[in-house]
Amino acid sequence: MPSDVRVRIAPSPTGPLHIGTARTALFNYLFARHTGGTFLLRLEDTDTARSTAAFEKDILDGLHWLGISWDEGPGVAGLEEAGPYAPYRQMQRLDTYAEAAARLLAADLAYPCYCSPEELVADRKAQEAARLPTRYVGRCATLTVAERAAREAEGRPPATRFRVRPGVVGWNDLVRDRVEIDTANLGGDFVIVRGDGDPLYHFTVVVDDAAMAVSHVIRGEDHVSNTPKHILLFEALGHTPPVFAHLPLILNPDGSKMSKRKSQTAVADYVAQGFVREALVNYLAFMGWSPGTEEEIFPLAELAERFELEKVQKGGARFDRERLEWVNGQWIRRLEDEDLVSRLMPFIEAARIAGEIDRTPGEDEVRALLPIVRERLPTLAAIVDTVGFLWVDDLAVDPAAMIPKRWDAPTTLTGLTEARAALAAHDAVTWEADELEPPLRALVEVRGWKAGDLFMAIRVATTGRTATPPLFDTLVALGRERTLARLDAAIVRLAAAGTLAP
RNA sequence: GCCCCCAUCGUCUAGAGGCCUAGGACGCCACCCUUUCAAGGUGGAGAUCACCGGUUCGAAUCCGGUUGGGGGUACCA
Repeated sequence: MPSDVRVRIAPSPTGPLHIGTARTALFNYLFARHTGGTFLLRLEDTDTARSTAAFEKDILDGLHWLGISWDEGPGVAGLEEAGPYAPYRQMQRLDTYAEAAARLLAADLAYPCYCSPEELVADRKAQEAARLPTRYVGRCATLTVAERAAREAEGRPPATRFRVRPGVVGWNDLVRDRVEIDTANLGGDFVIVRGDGDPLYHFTVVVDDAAMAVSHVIRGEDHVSNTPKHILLFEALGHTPPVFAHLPLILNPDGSKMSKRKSQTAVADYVAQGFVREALVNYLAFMGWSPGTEEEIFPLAELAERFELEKVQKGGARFDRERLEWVNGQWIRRLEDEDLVSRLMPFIEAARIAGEIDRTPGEDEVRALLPIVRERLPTLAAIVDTVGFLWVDDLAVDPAAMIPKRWDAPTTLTGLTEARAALAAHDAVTWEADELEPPLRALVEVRGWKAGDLFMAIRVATTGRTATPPLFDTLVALGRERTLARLDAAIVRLAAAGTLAP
């Protein structure tokens, strides 16, 4: 069923893709997909001083990586400009804003303002000193034609200010119901076009949302106080305002608005740490929304199926990394083998480049490891921490670490030596977990040891770690030759340490 | 300062007047499984539903106030 729902995400390329932007994009996307509407992306790059092409790419790549695809958007980062309302980049729409501003000026709904930054700052300081609300004093609001001409003659570049009419502006927010704000609290007439001719956010966002027929504006709660300005502008421009829905904010652990200072906010960082897109999307969807059931692991398509703005929470949600890791683990356990392997490879290769391991295994080798590593991975990057020892040439294990708690050095030396002999009895064909275990159990039986002690000694001697996947599976993954070589090396080191001891 | 918003376990949340002596999940603790680590299973601790009034036969749910928290107050977005 076709729908006239049109929503958008309008990122500003002044920084890398932020978790908050991704969440807002996701909710818009889910709403569009749920209603059969259209989701568009518009680049708000009018802050030329801070916008960069690199940030644009990071944002678009990040959104694509998450699977949040748009139906209409700019031609950027290898993409084709797509959609009937092109261009979707504000710096390419300057004539549209200029035309709209001219219309407002002509109708005296806006006026040129010649106040200098110094005057404005002085006004604000005076108001603060008098403990009054800060607002534009209206110095240029009622200038005569002659007065304007005089200022023009002085060469002052005028900004364009929008006349804020008295009264109350209200709207029925889809998340927080009725909201009403007295325009007296808006800070006076506000600038819509800077002195240098660049249009400002409050203006461009309205001109574009109107031009692009955006039906629902779904954005963060931090925009609630801006909404009256936007509604006033829609009215002045002769458009019916869209429906608004203000989402709760994503918060730092301390409850303040999520910031780079207190949290990891760049989506790219989570990608680099081995979070999978399904988990990030799943987790983000549940920040401020819930299907009302007790299920919590959903793929993107199912989220879209169930998503309803009516079920969005009003209060902010603190970002909980531990919970994200749990969701990530859930998703890693659900991925198809081939898929998981291909996602794991880059992390293994990165570890090799970083010198943490000496060789990169083939995909087949990694696939064979899946049964023993899968449920041990909170993140993709954890693969190296879990079984990286398999790909290291020389472990150089500390002899002291090889000695189990209940054992001493001589016992450990004996244990490793006899275990080595027992294992060496297997050829490459019988080098299977089921085959390796019985002889060692028998050895333990004969010696009167505890299996756990012997196994731990072998574990540390062959992996350098006290925590690994199941020992025999690990030895199989290591292979006969390397297992025996590591055992030999461990025995030598342990013996040498014993010799040196007093 | 001024304006606006919000308020259920530490955290994410279920809850739309009686089903709530408040449910689930993360985290935490214990036990089971077990060669370590995970995963999984079972059980547990953890919320006088911020507080005070009111409406009602009955309130976490409705109303008012208080307190607390947050957001906004730019020729940034």
